[in-house]
Amino acid sequence: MATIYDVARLAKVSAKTVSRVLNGDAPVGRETREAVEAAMAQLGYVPSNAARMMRSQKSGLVGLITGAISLPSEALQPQGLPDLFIVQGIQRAMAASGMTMMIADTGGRLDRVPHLIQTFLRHRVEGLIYVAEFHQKVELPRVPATTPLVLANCFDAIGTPAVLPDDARGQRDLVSRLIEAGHRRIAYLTLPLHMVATTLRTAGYAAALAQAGLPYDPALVDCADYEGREDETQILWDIIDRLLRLPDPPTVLCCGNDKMALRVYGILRSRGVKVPDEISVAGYDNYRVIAETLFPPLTTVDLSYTAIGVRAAQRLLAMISEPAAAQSQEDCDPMLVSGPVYWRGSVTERPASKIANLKLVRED
Amino acid sequence: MATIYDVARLAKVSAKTVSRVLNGDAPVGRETREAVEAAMAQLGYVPSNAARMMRSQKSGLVGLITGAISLPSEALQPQGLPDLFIVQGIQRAMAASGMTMMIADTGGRLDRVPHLIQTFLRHRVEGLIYVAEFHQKVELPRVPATTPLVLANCFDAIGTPAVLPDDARGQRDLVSRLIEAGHRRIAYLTLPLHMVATTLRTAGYAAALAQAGLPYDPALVDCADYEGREDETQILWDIIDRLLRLPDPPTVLCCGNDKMALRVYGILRSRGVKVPDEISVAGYDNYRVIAETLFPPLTTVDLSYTAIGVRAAQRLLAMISEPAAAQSQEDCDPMLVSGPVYWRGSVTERPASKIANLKLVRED
DNA sequence: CGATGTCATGTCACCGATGTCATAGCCAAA
DNA sequence: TTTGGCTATGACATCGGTGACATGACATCG
Repeated sequence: MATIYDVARLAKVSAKTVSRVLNGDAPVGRETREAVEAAMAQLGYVPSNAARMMRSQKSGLVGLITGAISLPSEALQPQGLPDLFIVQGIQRAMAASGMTMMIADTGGRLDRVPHLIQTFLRHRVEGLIYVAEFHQKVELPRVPATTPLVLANCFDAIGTPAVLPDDARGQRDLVSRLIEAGHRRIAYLTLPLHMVATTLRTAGYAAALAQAGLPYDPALVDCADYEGREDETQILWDIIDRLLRLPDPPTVLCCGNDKMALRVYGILRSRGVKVPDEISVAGYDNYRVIAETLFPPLTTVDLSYTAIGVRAAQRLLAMISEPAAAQSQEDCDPMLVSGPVYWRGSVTERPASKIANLKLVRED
Repeated sequence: MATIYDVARLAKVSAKTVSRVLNGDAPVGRETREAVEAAMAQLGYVPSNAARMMRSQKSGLVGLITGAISLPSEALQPQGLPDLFIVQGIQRAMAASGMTMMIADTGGRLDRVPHLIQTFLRHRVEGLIYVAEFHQKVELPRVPATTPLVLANCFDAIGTPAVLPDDARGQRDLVSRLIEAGHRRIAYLTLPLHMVATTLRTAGYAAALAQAGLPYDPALVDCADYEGREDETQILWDIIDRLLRLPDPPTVLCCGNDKMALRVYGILRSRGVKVPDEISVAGYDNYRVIAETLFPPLTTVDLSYTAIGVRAAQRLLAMISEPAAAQSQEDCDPMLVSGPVYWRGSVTERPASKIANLKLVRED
């Protein structure tokens, strides 16, 4: 591969002049420039980033570590493949700022992380992002303080800058919107209880009810925790069966995610219950392949993983460009990202209930 | 960041000796080694790949270009996000061979590809992979002959090594299996006609029928091409309506992909047609979030995008390690990857038809 | 008219590793 | 004892760029 010296020789100038043409950092005569450009084209010259990097001490690289890319083939994670959307967002923001991304994955094994970080450090990445496959707490090996690190979709105990989905707000917005639409008996089928998202979203669910002055009925909340169990559909079936037999059954089922909602559609239809005429269904994630393709389309909360990725990237870029930034308190808090509620055909608007609502107000 | 000289000074040896400890390429005295290792640990020394690369001329990098990562936000591609699975496969194979991956995406704009390639070449990647979002023909800018290139999920006119899904075989296997299960009237709802996959799969469908001695009935094949149209569900609805009213209606609907099957489930159930009791449904892709979550679970063909990625990576690695490999004819042909049929509850086995089949044989 | 500034270009050292070659000590074979 | 081979180590050049500095030719200014 041709070097800057080859170009210089061919163009009959010094290597330094070729460098100037490349970087445009000092004036170069018109004829000289043209000669150099011709020589570069003729030789198919491509400058070496490695050599450039040695002097400038800037790599223009950022490292991305994720479990997203390669998972132990049989492990189906709870939520589909959200982390890939985060990667997408990161990539978008990085490309816009001229950074090149190196990517590696844990293959599901956290013990490989130190080695991956090591590899990136050898390449002198200017920053690192760790992407988790679902909202969780993590514990990463220490990285040199000189290399900024941002966590996406996860957080740790030592206050590493993080970007997280605002689960509480998302669920609250959805439930508030359901209440607005006239629903009063709102069932909530949660994801596994140990998940961070479950805690936050349940809080959001409760907050929305409280705000509307509606009671929190434990009979309407159940964990559809099928993790690791074979009979996922059966569990859901039983829960739905129980809910439908309540003396005052729910008019809407809020599902822990869109995938669960997909399952719920099947169950309801097998039982001859029509969506949304006889019961409404809502999801979470706005996993578009599901939410938009289902019939009727699914009302859900946009989790906006892409936005999480973009924000994480921006946060990292800020840390890279002003290392001095003494992490204002704000910077140290995790940044919360929330998406809008997507209102689609799976939920009825119930004017009837609105009348009931009005009545209540009058009685008040 | 500490350099090899800092380590050498601290350990009171020459830089070269530190290098020897690092690479283990020449004998080093026990005490010396320990002193060097202590110094490295104390300084948190991480060798610079850039410097190493300048001498060795080996980067240990491969570049991956895809439209997968960031898509024009509103463009929903036909098949979900298959290309991300390909990336997953590539990453898995690359990590196994010690290569580090750099990743970039076109953001849906092919005209950016030359620039991305240029960036990778500056980093002296040892190979490039281009991943397409669906099986298609592409035209990429020339890359230097010294940098091997592999196409994944696409091919070009000039015989660049490629790895492709074996669409014809996948569809044929599925249809053959349906015939084995007793189905004789097999409807096929295709993806848009201009897609490479559609042509190949339709051929596979026809081949399976021919092999079984069944007639090809054009009334059973229709393009559910909803690309760019708003009323996707309506189009499907109309097609299904027509099929169900045929004098001799199909007993199974083969869908162009799992997403279409998801839609078909909704339509059939809205019409009160039970799956699979009254009609069977099959998909394509084995998009697990859909295929395994649907109720009943969907019979489909595994497109094995991951395997395509792994093969593409292996092919590239082979080209890197033996550049001399004069691309045997075999090497120049696109490599076809096929996955198995996943037989699930959405298709009935129909012994009744088997009897009919036997009768035919006796009459023969 | 000399002092100063700007343009256009070149020289040389240096970034951080590693390859080549040299050297010194030691032990065994000739 | 000499020679050769092996171990352990260092000096120095080199990879391909860029930063610091120098230089010569003009133009501008007081």
